[in-house]
Amino acid sequence: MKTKGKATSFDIAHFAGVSQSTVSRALRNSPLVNEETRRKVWEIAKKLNYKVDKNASNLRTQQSATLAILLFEDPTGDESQINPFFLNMLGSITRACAKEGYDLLVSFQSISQDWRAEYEDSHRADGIILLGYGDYMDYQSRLQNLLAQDTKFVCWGAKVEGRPDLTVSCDNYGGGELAAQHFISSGKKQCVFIGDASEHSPEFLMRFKGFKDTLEQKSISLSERNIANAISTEESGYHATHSLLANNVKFDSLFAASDLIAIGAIKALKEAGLKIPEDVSVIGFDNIAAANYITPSLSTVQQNTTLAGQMLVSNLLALIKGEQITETLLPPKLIIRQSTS
Amino acid sequence: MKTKGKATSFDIAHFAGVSQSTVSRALRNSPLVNEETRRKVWEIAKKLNYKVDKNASNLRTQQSATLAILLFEDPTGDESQINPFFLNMLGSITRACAKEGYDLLVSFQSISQDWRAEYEDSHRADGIILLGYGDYMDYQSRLQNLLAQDTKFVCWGAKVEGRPDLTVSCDNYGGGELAAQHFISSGKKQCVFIGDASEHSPEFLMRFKGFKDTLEQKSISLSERNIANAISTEESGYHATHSLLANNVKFDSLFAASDLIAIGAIKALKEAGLKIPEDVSVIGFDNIAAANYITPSLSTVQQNTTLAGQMLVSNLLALIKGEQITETLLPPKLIIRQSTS
DNA sequence: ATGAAGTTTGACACCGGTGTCATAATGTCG
DNA sequence: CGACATTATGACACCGGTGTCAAACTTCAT
Repeated sequence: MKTKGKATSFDIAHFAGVSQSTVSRALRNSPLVNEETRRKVWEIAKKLNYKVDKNASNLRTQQSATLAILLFEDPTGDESQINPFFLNMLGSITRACAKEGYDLLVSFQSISQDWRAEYEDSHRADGIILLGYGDYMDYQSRLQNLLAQDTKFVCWGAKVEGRPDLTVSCDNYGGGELAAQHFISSGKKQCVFIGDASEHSPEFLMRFKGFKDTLEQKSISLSERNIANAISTEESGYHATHSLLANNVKFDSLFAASDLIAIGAIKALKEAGLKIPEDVSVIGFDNIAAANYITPSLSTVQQNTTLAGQMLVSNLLALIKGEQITETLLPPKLIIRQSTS
Repeated sequence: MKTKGKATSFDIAHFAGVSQSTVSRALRNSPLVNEETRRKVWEIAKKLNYKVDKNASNLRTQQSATLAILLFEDPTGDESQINPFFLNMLGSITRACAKEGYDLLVSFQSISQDWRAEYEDSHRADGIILLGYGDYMDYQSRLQNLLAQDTKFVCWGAKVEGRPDLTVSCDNYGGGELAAQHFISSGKKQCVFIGDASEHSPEFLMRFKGFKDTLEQKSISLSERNIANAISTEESGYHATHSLLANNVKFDSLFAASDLIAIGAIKALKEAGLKIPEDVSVIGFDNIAAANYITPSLSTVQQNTTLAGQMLVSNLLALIKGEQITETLLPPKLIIRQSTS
């Protein structure tokens, strides 16, 4: 009964006394095949524990029912920790793929290194999802490259020059607005922003702009002194806040471009003997799990990762099918916890 | 220059004026091919942005340079949250795969549902990594099934009946010992355990046994009343602790089978007005990120996820190569934070 | 010059499916 | 009953590589 190695459709054909073509059709429930033959074929297939060889099948059909995700790590050389926000995204993308019947190839890429998006070229995947806070200097030109090669891909967060329709992102500008509005309505007057307000981090820049513009509408200015640079790590947030305090910058409210930064900031504030939220209100961005666990718990702008994953996948699939897709902006939501109130 | 669709080795052969066979050899740096021809082929390949079609290649060679990971979710129906410990494992496994030149297919499986491990059968992957706190009733029989089909796989944490060599796990028993020793050396007398101390959760059971045995050596007994059932979620830990308190069980130290449980427990203890660690010391298991963020920060038994990922991958690769592998037990490490001291 | 050994190359079968086309079997209708 | 549509099946080319084998061409020693 059990042949050596894996069973092939020829084995089934042999046992069923039909041709291999018929087996192939029967297994894919083609209407061309007789009901009884179909049942017999299925039965034998099950008995032999037969599974279609995806390589052969994909080779013939020229598609893979697989998507690839390239996860760009934060520019820290830090070996152990991955931004939990992206892990959440990874989880929701995996789920979305499963729902659509696609497999998912995962790959981590160091931004600094030469990254390879050859999954599609090599027919491993039908399309690619790019995920990461990018440092876009070199990145942008590579995206152009992908476009030129007609590779199907969608990006999280990062705008693609000239092709905004390939982007799924949270409304970062709107998120910045929410933070500012909350500070304004609680009577805060002296705000600071911590993050990278440059083109290197498009998302951070948008958050900053939404924050700043809204404040300025209420005549609250955000001077250079009130902006501290940080990348998305706890240490970086800690140091940035530390230097603000060291420079004697006065502030009653702090908006961090990400939760990790905010967590570092809170640590620095506590160490300086400042009370949160009495002395300083703090708002982060992402709503990672830790935001709920720290003391005080962190108010933050939540990104809907479940929806984001679904949109990335469905947009990519539409793109693969050749459909037009439009840029997707997901609404952010302010979660109020103890760090403001 | 640019042909329609992706370039094939025939295209290169045509431009280089050699046969397709030679192109194939040249691209794989076979010593059989002349140095000059090789350079010419590579040059043209680069110009055409040629990438080997993995489907064709895998079909012929009957291997995929890909591993698959099946991530079993916790038995909560909870849509949004994935146990952060497993996400960490996922990250380290991804890195380990990349280091070995393998791709990784990720798939989430609900334990309750019929899970499919057909990645190897369908030649999508050369081997499979199973990851999850399992409910092993049905699980075990399926593992036997995989064994019978000669599928290459390794498991995290779950012992495979009769084949312990397929397991990579933390020394859970030793971890339980560490927790008990720490309580003993800080003079605790009344301990409780929260988790699932049954065969349904082998890891939890081992943690429990190590804990209990060590306590009993010092004549500290752990009666039925001092054990509360919980699955690995915050809510479950919260409720379990709540019911201990409601039952008037007296204790000065609490060992939770996972950090999530411990976090729930701490919440319940705080609500009951108990001080940590003065009234009750708490130790968790896993060292997830949140353990460091909560107040008080959580002492916990750390599992080395980086090493675990590497071992899972290297063991699986050895298994695929047909080598003998032995069960791997990773040493746990007690991290002391504010919740004990 | 000639046979042996070494180097480089091309022809061709093969991996295991899928899709097209021809053919056989059965049914329908004027 | 013959023409024709319908249904079910088999033969075969094909996807794009890899591996084997034989052949062509060098090089070198005899």
